Amino acid sequence: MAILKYSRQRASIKEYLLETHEHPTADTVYLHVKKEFPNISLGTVYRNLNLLADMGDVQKIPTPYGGDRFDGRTDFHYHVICNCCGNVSDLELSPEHIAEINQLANRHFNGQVNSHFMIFSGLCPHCLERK
Amino acid sequence: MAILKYSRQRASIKEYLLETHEHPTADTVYLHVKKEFPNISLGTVYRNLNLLADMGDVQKIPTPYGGDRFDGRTDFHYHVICNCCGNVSDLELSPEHIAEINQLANRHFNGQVNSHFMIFSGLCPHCLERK
DNA sequence: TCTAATTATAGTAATTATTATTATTATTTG
DNA sequence: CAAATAATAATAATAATTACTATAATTAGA
Repeated sequence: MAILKYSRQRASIKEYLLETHEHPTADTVYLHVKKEFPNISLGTVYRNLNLLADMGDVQKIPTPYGGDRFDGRTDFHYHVICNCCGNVSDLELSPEHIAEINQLANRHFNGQVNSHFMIFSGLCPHCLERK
Repeated sequence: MAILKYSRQRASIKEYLLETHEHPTADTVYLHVKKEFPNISLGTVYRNLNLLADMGDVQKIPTPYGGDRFDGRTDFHYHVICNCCGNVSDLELSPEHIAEINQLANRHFNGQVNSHFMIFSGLCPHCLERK
């Protein structure tokens, strides 16, 4: 690609992802940034989300249920999707635990396992409390 | 829903999934079953794949990369997607290991983790050999 | 076995999430 | 400040999937 130029739209998208912990979808990001830039188009949101993800400034979280979600946190961590409210929470495991999962898989596989994608499901702290 | 009626198309789809280990996409199933039923429509394939999955006769495997895949094996097991050829291989972990991953997650989470979805990536046995 | 009732199908249109295209606008560099 | 170039908004296109509808297949009962 060519040289990356500053854009206020991209800055706003990044800022939103850094301040929220909601793991929004592209559409949610769009609706939020639309308040500041009423003319912004969904295509711009997608392009910038992918740009930011490629640069490692944000993380793209594919989910088996519906569209991808985006996260301002870029360190490797897991997510729990709540069966009750649908919200996505962070879950931290140590690098040792993460590597251990790959090693465990490798011991049971003929080929080579390099990485994994995992998403947990259950109840978020809030929904668990109300049960 | 209403009472389930037999259909030759559905029987053929199920048979194919039981005999192959390719973890085909809906479209691949469509192309295969089309040989026996040249007029079958993609919608019929999707409807029956979902029916079979709902009845627990086959398994739907969501992948973060492209469309869902389907598996005639219904016992819980993992999958490795090959970074080289794109094929999906089976990977077995014992029920103890599977439960352990949920327990590990629970020890690091405020809410409640009940299950997880995980897909590994790396190299399938065939592609590893050719490196 | 014939027929009525009902589900499944093929064909098609619609939906959802996402990417591509293009003329115009914003940013940057000299 | 002006030329060069990247980013945008608006729109069209794509891919995966689901919904709709008239016709065909399956099933249950006489």
